[in-house]
Amino acid sequence: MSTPSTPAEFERFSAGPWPATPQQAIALQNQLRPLARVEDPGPDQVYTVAGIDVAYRTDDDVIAAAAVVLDAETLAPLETATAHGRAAFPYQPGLLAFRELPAIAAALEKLTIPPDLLICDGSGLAHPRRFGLACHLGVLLDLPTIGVAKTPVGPYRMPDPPRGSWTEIRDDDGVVGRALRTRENVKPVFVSVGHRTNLTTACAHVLRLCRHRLPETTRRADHLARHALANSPSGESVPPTTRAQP
DNA sequence: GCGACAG
DNA sequence: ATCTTGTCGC
Repeated sequence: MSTPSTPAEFERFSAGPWPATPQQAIALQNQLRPLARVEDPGPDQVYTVAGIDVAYRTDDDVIAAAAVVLDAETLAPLETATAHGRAAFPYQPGLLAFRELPAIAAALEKLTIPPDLLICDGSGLAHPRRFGLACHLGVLLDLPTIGVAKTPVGPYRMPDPPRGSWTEIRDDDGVVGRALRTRENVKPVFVSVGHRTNLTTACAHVLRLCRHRLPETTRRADHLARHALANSPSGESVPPTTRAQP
């Protein structure tokens, strides 16, 4: 999935240098936020769905990102790709994207099948500055994205037990996501829009992708990332990534 | 000052 | 994220 020409590639580079401090990272989020389209109709046809995830190693800061493409109809795997890297930022709540994004983008660029939709492991609008990983990836890659987080960003009411039940997740200014029950009586997932779709459509997609609690896209990407990390070149042979100051 | 805080 | 044993249920 090389994303050449077009606005997409342009925006990636116009986004400026990699932030060196959390303050710069926050400024960049605030700058990019208006570019996220969070009430779009969503893509007309979704034939292929991609998922991404990252696995970490604690001794060094080597990480592995995995991307998978599934047939949206059958959920059969069509293509996979991985990329090694190093955590590009110290983890801080609200700045996850800066930690994982370079490795994820590297994995996505190895795909040859262009996904019609990307499911992200983390949040989109449900974020302190309404610009989580899913928004960031969506804007930079010009791809419809959905954020599916395993833990909530703020307080939420527990949805009813049946699969498909949901409750709203709000911030001070309005609705930013839903706690969505993807399996009966199992802890919900936390869905928010990333880019070029809307919340109702996003939840419908997530529900279709869920055989278990988490979408098949992220489950497959999770397994693949772990596997890739286990077989990863250790330490010196992993390409360095620009790191930021704490 | 204290607790919360995607992965 | 990651470190971890057993356990309940389809």
